Amino acid sequence: MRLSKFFLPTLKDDPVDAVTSSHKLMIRAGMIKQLTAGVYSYLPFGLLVIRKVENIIREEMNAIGGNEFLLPALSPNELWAQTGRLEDYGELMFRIKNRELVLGPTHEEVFTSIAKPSLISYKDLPQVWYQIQTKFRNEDRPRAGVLRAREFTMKDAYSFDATWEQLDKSYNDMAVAYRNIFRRCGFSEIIIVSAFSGAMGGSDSEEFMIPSPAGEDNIAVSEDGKYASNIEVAESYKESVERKNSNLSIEKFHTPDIKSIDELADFIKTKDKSRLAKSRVYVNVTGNGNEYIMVLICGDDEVNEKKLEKHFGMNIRPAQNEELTEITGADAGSIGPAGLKNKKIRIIADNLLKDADELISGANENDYHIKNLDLKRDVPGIEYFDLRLAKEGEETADRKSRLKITKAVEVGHIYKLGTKYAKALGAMFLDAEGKENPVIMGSYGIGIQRTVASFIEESHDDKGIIWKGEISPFKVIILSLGDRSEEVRNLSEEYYRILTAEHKTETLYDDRKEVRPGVKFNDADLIGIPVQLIIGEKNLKEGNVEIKIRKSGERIISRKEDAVNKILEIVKETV
RNA sequence: CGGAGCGUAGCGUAGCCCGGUAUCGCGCCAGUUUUGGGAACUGGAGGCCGCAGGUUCGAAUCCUGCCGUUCCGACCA
Repeated sequence: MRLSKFFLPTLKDDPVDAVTSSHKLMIRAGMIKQLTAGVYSYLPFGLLVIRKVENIIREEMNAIGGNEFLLPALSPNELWAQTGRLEDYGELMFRIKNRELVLGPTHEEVFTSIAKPSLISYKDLPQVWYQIQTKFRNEDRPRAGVLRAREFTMKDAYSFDATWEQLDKSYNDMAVAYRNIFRRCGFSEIIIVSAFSGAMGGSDSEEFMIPSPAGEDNIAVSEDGKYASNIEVAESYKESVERKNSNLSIEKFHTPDIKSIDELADFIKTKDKSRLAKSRVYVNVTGNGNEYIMVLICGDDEVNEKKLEKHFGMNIRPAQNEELTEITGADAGSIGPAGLKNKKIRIIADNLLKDADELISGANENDYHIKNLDLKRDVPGIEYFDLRLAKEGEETADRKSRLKITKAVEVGHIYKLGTKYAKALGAMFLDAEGKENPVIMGSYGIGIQRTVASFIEESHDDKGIIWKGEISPFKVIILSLGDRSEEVRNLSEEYYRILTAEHKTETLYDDRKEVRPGVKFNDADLIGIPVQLIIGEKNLKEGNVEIKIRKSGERIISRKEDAVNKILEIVKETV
């Protein structure tokens, strides 16, 4: 491609609205342009990279027997109502105003509706179906350019199996394909974590994470590398609160203006906050009225709301202040499980507090706390779950290593859906005994733009992007310096012809006239093509040209006759 | 959805407090000179000052409402 004909609107300065490196660089390198919040146009340079990623994915999906589809973005409300997701997705789903249609945030329903009349015998199974298609999610807050957008491209794949063993195989095939995909994309580190399957429903679930400060997820990885988990489901070892069996009776004491656990610890002059039971109240919004749940947790721990969702569903939210007063008779900071006036509240506690006594908690009266609370004695009907958020530096559950918490971008997600959608939509098949069963499904996604942006996050410097390997949009850029020299012009043209026509090497040729060398150098560094071939009068006088490696900055002066072979060699090494 | 900020030329901005018809830089166009790391000079084009209403002789500036957008928190590929 000749740069004189290529639409590449590069920017000298960072756009003021961009914060993360990938966002800044994608705009500066002329890859994307924002149309409105969370909605981007992909300009030719950006699209080239997106196509590279898509093609890698396509090859790996086909390699495990995947069938490529292209489903509609529009689908009828009715279909989503059948699985209950019209409600479950809520405001996250874009709805068409003048038709009973939605813009698909994902495609389980549509794929299942195709499977239903077609996959009717165990002989039709297994199948792997996928598409690369635009998804729409009405995100409350789009962020960081394409890392979190309202419109984005996703590769979504679905497996259909007759048995759970077969599902395991489909899932494992997909996991292998995903590893291949991200390796081929050139990531230096990809961490596979166990995850919560969220609004999709399902059991086994793993996420493919690229560690990055721009990431929105926190992942817990053990130092020995044997445990990796999204913080949402991460478990760790911490000693539980010991039962003392002292049977001391509850005493109320005055705690003026004490609102937080830290203040309380200072007030009673203790450093050990584990016996200061923190009480948080959640509302579970159900079809037949609100259910209130009080969660007790050690004072030095935080409630992991994802773990709550696992037990109580997606519609759980923290209670508001007015609700707290109504339920407990006190404001946040003074509430507790003992002597609640409102008996309708369900009380649960973290496993670490199982049967603990001599606890301190709020008295359900402002500015008062109680001590010697005994959960076994004073809170009948209390239930225990794992509810705490794992913390940096804690031991792993097996006590063999310690956890590190890292920010990461979720680029892919695989999970076993089971029969939820097949049952809801009636996708049944006949097994060898002639018995009818629901098809067993898996669901597998990759965010295309996220993959591109994550790559830039981990591969750039202060000059710009540094592409490498298969996703590099061009392998070589020719910088022709000094358009007044016919010799420079002719030789540049010749290199361009040889590289593209004879060696099929993807080459961008900066043939722009009246553009100063400095501009060409800086644009080349910004757009990050791995190898630069620089042709200028200075070196050409000696019969030489220059080859620069973008990543290392290394410059090689080469005889002009040897340059093509040298470049081909370097390209081969960097792919 | 809660909290904070910002909307002035393609991009980045000054002006806003204290009302008088918009500043500067980059970019763009023309010419001259330059030419290996974002050139210099000269001349030029480009603006519903986010939108609507109000106050006023007069509004980018003051008031009200709306819209857009960014960032920090609750959601997901």
